[in-house]
Amino acid sequence: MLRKNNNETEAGVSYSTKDENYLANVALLYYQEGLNQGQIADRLGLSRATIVNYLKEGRDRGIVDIRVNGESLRSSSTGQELRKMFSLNDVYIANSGPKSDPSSILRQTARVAALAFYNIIEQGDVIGVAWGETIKSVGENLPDRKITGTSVCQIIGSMESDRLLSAEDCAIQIANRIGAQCYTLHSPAILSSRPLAQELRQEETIKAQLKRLKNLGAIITSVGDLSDSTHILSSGIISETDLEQIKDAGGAGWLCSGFIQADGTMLPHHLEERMIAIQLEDILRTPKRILVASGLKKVSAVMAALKGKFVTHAILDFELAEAILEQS
Amino acid sequence: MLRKNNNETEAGVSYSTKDENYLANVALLYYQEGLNQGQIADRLGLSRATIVNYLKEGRDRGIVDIRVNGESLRSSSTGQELRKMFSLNDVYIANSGPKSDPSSILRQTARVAALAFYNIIEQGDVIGVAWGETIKSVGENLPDRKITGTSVCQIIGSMESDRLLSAEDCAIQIANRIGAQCYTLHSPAILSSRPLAQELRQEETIKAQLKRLKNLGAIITSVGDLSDSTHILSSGIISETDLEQIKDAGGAGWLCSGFIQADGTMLPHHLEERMIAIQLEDILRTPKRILVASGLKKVSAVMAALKGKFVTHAILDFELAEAILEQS
DNA sequence: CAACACTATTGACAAAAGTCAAATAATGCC
DNA sequence: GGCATTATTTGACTTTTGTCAATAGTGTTG
Repeated sequence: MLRKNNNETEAGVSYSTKDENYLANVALLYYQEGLNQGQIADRLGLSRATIVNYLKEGRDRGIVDIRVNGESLRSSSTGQELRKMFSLNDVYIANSGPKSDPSSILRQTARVAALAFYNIIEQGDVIGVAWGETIKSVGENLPDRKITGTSVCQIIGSMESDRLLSAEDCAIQIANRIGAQCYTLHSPAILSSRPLAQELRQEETIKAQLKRLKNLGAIITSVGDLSDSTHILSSGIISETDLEQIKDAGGAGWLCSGFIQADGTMLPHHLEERMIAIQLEDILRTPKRILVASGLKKVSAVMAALKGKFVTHAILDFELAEAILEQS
Repeated sequence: MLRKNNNETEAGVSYSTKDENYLANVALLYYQEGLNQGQIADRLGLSRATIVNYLKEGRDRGIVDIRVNGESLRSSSTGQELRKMFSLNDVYIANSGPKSDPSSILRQTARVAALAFYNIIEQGDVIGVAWGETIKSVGENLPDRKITGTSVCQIIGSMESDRLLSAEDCAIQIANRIGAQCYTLHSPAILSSRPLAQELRQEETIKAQLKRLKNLGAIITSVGDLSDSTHILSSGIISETDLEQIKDAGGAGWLCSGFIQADGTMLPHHLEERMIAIQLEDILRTPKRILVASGLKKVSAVMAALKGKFVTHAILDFELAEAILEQS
């Protein structure tokens, strides 16, 4: 009586086990009827261990879906304060506890951002997607839930570094999860010379994409700090001397494709001429501007972005949010 | 350090506990990050028991939502056979195991029906709702999930009996769950005389409702057997002598407002003249006809309903479905 | 039809989750 | 400020769940 695929049970009825229907029914008995595994095992004439396996398979195959309501993440009092202070549309706060290491704070923030994303994005939105560790993690944590009629645009060219942080990877993953059309940008983020960049901008595919970036419905991005560990260094977009120069000139953070100062104003830099990316002005034109950031290192960069009105919806971790409140 | 409402933790940061945001974050750590309660307790500096409470509260308050995918309930091979045999649109099979008592089979079937309901009903549908133990249970098991633009119509007048089985109760509950406009039928199901019934049918509110029933988009009903325990007896709609008469005349089941024979044809009966209810012909005109039934007692009644094409979508328990297959 | 590679199932043990009465903090009231 | 009342948290205990290696069935192939 081990495997009962079309065998007779003592009730004289044949059961075909292990199809989706069966797994779903076991899941109903467990999650809705509230029976425990032992009771279900008795009813079905199987061992409890088998029920454990069925339930696990049900979860793995997405028959059972456990989701957290994104709405409730908006209700933090810290978030509300920040929202008022910078007249933001919404602030979502991620809270992974004071004893968390930076990487789990980042993951938690990304998870919260993923849920917030579904609250913010609407059908038909054209969404610009930045790159980086944070955005990548958001993509990984997005559930597979389609939003009809959306499209996703890569907003900065690709870079050599870590494959996993590359801009097209972020865009593709997010597009896949939400079932969006995906427009990538077939160009390096930064070129060796200004004329080459100019020429490339005239290429049809790139021209078309850059034009698209002028009319986005939403944009999701993080913000880079200017410490040494910053990814714009490691990904080869800028050199150490460039970075020093920018810091000296009052740079406070790096946003998508440009540098901003502590008061939120843009900091022009010659690098821009060699880059293929969205322009900071285009970000300001986008109605929904989602910023995701975590970690205390980002305090000044995030504050700069907020002051510069580059953000309408913020997803921050608790300690970062508190630190910003304190300094304001 | 027990309650930390705006107290300092050793990290020197204040946390406001117990708001929705906090519960949602704990839920994320548990259900998505996959930490166990002990790990979360350590991180947040609380005891594990507290985490248990938070998680429970999160589930109770609907911040965490565990749902079973209704789609997968359609995939049973038994159901597929039935679907083909009676050219149904869809068959959902509920499976609560061979050792279940009738009431838990009914509950499981109702739960499956509740999930199926959301697959079948679309925005804007006008839904006729019958009455009875089964339909009542479906209502109870419907999650609170709105379907925009729907309305719900009571399709048979009210009856004295058990308050909980009454037709308006079923309609109201289902309407509440899906956020539908609810049209009840302010009349007894059966009247003492034919003229009175005729007069009542001319009353504006009732006339309007009966008209509505001619253009339903969907109907959800069970089917009654003609055994002695049948609810049409206990609810006072018919007398024992009526029932005997109907059985002798070849009645096989009771559907909303009329009797049908084993081959699915309608069995005219003088009772109809005294009733305020949808007519069997109207059911056939309704595009989506959902039948929910459980228990082996209903074999012949369900078969009659299927043969008479009163059904496009069936939700049955496994043993009932198997029995029908066997007898066909 | 024996040998094989698989997958599904199970029993026994380890780990995690749930419970509840007692303890502790917050709140309201005089 | 003290005291009663209520809400939250917790430790110790019980119950439930998860794990994993061993076993049983299934199907295939030479």
